[in-house]
Amino acid sequence: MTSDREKQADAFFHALADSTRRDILRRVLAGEHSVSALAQHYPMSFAAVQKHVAVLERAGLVSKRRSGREQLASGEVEAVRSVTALLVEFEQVWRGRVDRIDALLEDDRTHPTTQKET
Amino acid sequence: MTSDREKQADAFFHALADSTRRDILRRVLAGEHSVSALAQHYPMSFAAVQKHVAVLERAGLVSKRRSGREQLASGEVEAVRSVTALLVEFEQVWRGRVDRIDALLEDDRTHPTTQKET
DNA sequence: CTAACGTACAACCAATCAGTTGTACGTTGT
DNA sequence: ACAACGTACAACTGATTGGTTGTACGTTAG
Repeated sequence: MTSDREKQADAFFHALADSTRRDILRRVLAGEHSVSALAQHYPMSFAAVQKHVAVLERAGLVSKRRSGREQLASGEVEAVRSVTALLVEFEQVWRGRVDRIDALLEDDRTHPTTQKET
Repeated sequence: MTSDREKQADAFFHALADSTRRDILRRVLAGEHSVSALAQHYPMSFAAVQKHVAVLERAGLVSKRRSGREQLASGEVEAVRSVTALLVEFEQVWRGRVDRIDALLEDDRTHPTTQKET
């Protein structure tokens, strides 16, 4: 049944596995941009960029809000942080702390101490 | 010419974008395993697992050493850490430190101070 | 009103991917 | 010597990917 968490990780890493998408993510993390504004920076069609944004959005790394006829995309830094957290788990496995991993996850779910501070 | 760094990132994230490969990485981070030993854990052919290990190896996340007729794979925690570092850069972009990122990149090109230390 | 803009989405194509099977080759144990 | 083991690799298949073009639709400016 490939856990929900694993499917999330698939989406996260797949979305990040393309340099155009990573570049888009950087731009929208720095500030809101319309899809067509983003498209101007790349040597490909608007539709192609639109698809890249959609991939990032499905992964939860980017969110969009409508403003008139424009669709403004912005980066979700919390999502980026949760990918980082996934990698930190790998490092912890290396340390041999496999048992403590589960405890940490439970902890994170119950009281979010490592949360955003605007 | 899609910088070297970007191609590395592609390889890293692509390698991580598969739950079987992530599971293999966890196992080999915890300790050395032969390819066939790894293969026993998954509902797929030996050749398929071998390919997954090859993807991880090409990305630099796993290294192999030969021991008799066995090929022992182990996880490269430094590589995992450098992926984490990539993500931290994204978070820094979000913080508005766009200018410093470029400086860091230039820095990295000229005198590699943030390099691996075994 | 209407023309231009920003977006959405479908259809299509070439390339890559994840999986398979089959073959080949060095290593190990008896 | 030789059978079983662990590996490597090629060839093939179906699914997915990253890109294209074309069409359609709401929104904004003259």
